[in-house]
Amino acid sequence: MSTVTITDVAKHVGVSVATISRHLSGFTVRNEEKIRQAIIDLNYRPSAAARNLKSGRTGIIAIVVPDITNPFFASIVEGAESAVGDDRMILLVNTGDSREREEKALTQLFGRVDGVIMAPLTEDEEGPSFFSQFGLPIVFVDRVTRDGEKFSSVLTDNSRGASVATDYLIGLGHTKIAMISGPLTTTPGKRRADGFRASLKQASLTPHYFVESDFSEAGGYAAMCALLDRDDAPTAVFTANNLMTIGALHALRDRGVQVPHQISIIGFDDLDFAELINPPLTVIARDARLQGSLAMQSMIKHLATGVSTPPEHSMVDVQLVERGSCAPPREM
Amino acid sequence: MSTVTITDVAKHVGVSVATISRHLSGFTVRNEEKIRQAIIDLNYRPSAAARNLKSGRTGIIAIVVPDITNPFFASIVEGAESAVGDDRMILLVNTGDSREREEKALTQLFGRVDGVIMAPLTEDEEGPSFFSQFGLPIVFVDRVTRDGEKFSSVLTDNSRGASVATDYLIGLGHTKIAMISGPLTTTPGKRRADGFRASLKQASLTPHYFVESDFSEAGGYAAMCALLDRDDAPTAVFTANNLMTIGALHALRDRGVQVPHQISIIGFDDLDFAELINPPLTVIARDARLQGSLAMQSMIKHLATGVSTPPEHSMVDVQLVERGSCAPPREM
DNA sequence: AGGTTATCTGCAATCGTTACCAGTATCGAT
DNA sequence: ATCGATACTGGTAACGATTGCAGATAACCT
Repeated sequence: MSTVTITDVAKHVGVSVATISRHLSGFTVRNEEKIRQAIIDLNYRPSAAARNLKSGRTGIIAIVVPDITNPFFASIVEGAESAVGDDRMILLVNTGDSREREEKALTQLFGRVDGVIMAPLTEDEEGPSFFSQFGLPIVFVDRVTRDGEKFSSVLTDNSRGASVATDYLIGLGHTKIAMISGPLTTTPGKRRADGFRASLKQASLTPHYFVESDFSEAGGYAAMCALLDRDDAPTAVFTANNLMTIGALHALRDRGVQVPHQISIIGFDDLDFAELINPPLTVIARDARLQGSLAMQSMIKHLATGVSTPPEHSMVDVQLVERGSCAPPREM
Repeated sequence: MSTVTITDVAKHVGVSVATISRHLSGFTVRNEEKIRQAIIDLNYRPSAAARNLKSGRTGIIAIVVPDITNPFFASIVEGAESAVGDDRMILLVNTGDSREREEKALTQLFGRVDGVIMAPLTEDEEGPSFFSQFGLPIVFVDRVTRDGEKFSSVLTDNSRGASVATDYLIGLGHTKIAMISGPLTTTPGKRRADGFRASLKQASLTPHYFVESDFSEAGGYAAMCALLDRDDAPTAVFTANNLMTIGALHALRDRGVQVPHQISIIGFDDLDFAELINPPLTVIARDARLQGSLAMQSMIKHLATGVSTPPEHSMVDVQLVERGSCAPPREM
């Protein structure tokens, strides 16, 4: 089989393995052309494993996300892919929102990758940081853990994004404003809830319609149903991520509730098809691809400059994309 | 740093490295408990690189897809993830529809992974198979290359799917039926076009409105615009994948064309939000997650049974999901 | 007790590369 | 011709694990 090693090449050319190795590493050696030809003739491919063992570097960067079928994370992965460069590859881990799998993945990742870009599942870590125990360089994206300052991160101003959404609804005249929130154990979950609460407070409103859910479509569906079942239902809803927005829209459709006549809805994170929905969906958008790309750049820089580089933190902007799913309340 | 090796553990316990190695490999050895404790105390993690070099196996399976932001491929990845098992991981490569990147990826993958699950970009390969030259086990998913019989594959009956879609439109009374096709160089592109043509022929219709596009949203948009610009526009359109469907819908929306009153549209591959669109989208659906899972199972089986196993080919069913985007033609 | 298994152990070779070290050839300058 | 500097070269020891081999110990049988 194709088990041709550097020794075979050396023999074939009539030089030592050291020379071949040097040629491969870009040094100038005597019989460049002969070596090049021998490598092609013999169909030689350097063993990644041996290199890895010797050098301690793998040329692989891991990306750990909770759910790859969420378009937001898919875009992050794509952005990271686009910035990874020719000499490295990406290893994807999908934790499926399971703490256990996340932990196991991190353990297995050690030694297989040079660094990890990750959106951790929960913000709270008891005791010494779980992530510090490996020597692995980490860049957090979208989310952080408690000791987020120790590692580089690429985040969005979730709190501001939520405020913009809430202020927009308030500006339209709504007072019965609901939020379908993500888990408060996650960074985005908590921050977006904070922003929502802050905006309400400033308008002298109380967070009467706050539902904590789980960032999933089913969760959004259930939460919206719960809100509709109330005696005094809200006139506007802010859903804290794209999947829950889809779930909520399904619920509204199943219940025959008209958007935006009977209820206004604004989502967090844009969707490819937001314009195709009836009515087109108003959202708080941010550039997921950019986040992935920035995270990768940060990782590459970190890998190049050495372990002792201080962590850097970037913020990606959010913006309101006004389409047609919000209107002033009818019954005012 | 965390550079504790098997030798350190051996010294700590007072046995040879061989014993530790055997314990790690699941053999029964004498001081089990002591060893377990030493591993924990020293925080020892076996070097993946060294194992890899010695054993020639990496415990990593690559998945190569053209576009991870396409929900179809994201679901395939998720399905594969779900079937990968505890002792292996997934390495994702996103080729971004670039032949060059696909080729480079395959080259780099060699030695880093035990096998490759891939949706190749083009069906046509000149000369001896590009994929055979590496010793890498391959399972094709969704698409194959010319020598698809040599490797295992998980496909859908694209031709039948296209026929079902076309027959459905014919059954509604349409005669001016368009197809926005994918690239004919890809398996699904070609087969779906074949199915479309076959169905038209059987109904004594000619493929008068056939547009070859590129499986992208922009491509679908452009193709639909081209169709609408014709003197005698079609009354029904079959779009050959989800992204082009989205693009086509955007075009219809921008042009103010009413669906399904003025034009009917049926897509290939379902979408999370197909029900939320106005009108709800009728599609040919298939289980992408299942395809990913089957492909992974096939790969694992292949890896377990050895190189000489004959390839196996599975077909995943397609089905018509009737919603509201198709109606009989108006002007008949 | 003696012989035969069965079970576990350590030694050392090995996987394919890289990098250190010392050595040799080439060259220009004296 | 001699010298020093420069530019390559080959030999070889790592990197950290696995595994075949042969030896040692324990267990079992007659």
